[in-house]
Amino acid sequence: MSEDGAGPGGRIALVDVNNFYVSCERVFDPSLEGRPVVVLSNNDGSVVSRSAEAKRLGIKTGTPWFQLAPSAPRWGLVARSSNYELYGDLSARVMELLARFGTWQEVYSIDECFLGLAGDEAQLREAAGRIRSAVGRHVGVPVCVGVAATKTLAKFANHVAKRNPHLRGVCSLGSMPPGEAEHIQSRVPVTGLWGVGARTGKRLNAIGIETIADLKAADPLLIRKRFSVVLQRTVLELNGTACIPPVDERADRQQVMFSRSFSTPVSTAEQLDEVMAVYAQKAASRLAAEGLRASVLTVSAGTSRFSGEAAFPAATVRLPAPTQDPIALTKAAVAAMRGCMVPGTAYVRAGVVLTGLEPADGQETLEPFAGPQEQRQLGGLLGSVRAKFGESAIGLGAGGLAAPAAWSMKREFSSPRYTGEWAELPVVRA
DNA sequence: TCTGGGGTCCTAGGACCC
DNA sequence: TCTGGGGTCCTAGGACCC
Repeated sequence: MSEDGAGPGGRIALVDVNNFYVSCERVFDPSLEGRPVVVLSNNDGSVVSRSAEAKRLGIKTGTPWFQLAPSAPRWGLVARSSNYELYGDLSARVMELLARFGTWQEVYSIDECFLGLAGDEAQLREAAGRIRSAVGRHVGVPVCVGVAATKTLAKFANHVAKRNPHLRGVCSLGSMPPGEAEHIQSRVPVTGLWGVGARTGKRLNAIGIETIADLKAADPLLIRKRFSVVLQRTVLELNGTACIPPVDERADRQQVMFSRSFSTPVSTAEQLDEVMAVYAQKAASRLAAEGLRASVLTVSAGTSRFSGEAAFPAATVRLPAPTQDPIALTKAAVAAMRGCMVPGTAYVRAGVVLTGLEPADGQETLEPFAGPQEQRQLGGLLGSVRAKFGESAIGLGAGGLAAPAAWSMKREFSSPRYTGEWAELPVVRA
């Protein structure tokens, strides 16, 4: 039996942090406890995480902040700009702690992971309870735990744990009274399931499949024929057959992306040159950090989805040779963007995507078109300066801006970085 | 005035080869 | 004259996730 299957008697736990970003903010600012809190996307654009109190106010994920701001004082609503350094750091602590509880661990996203568990029902319930209290005690964020025979069912169990406070954040499907799980499945729409989005949901409804129970009872072969192998796996998993492979057995990383919206629109080629210089260098840094080189570069820009004519220029270029050199990548990005953007159009976002990735280590392959020796050395120097003095310490050409450009990101409600910066560590008095 | 970012996997279709 | 068909590789686009 492979690791993704639970094995005889084995089970899979899905552990995730409730309202992760908000919970992280609360770890370092307990005054946020009990109050409605939202964390905003880049540029303080819209809501990406909500506390339970904020949800009770009817605030939805994706709501633009400018629509909420007028009511915030009246509601006592607190907004925070997103602080990914802090979230990444707390995520690492949570994952490290959780790893101790499983026979295997698969980190699925910043705030959730699958764990292998073994034992009888009483032991599973007990383990799930210990997991929950350990994370609360040692890291200070609340988690829910769902336990079942497959990943899809563990996700479902987690969903049940979240929505039923009397379960105290823990649900093992095997411990539910007979018929109870089926009863819930017959009431929850298919789109409540992991892997079934709005589109597929609509198509399923059209053939009479409305609830999780309906999908569970469907013929897997028919589902494969009419939909996809992905949905077929979901049907099998609902029926207890584990068939979604572990993420770490899947392919290596396929792409590195840096994409952001601007605080103010950009409409000249010169400004987009600046943007491309900064974004390409950001992407190059990530590439270097992962020890990769890229052979294909894609740039894109876009106008607002909410106004006027829509324009989404994009261009893909094959690089002369696989590279992680920020100079080569910047030049390619600027040229590609010049080739597809239309001056005078108000762009509000842009991005750089690197694909065709391969390991940068091993022997240097012949790079007949790579720049001169000095250029490659400069690329290395940039990397080491950044590593020592931080991401914005040095940059190339338009990317080396001493002051933030007019279009750069807005973050008005930032919490301190706490764990990421010595000067911002919280002070504890005993 | 102001509406996120970074990923993955699968499929269909075209180019090309034998 | 006959106008095949299987295989691979690549890319674009769809769908989904957190």
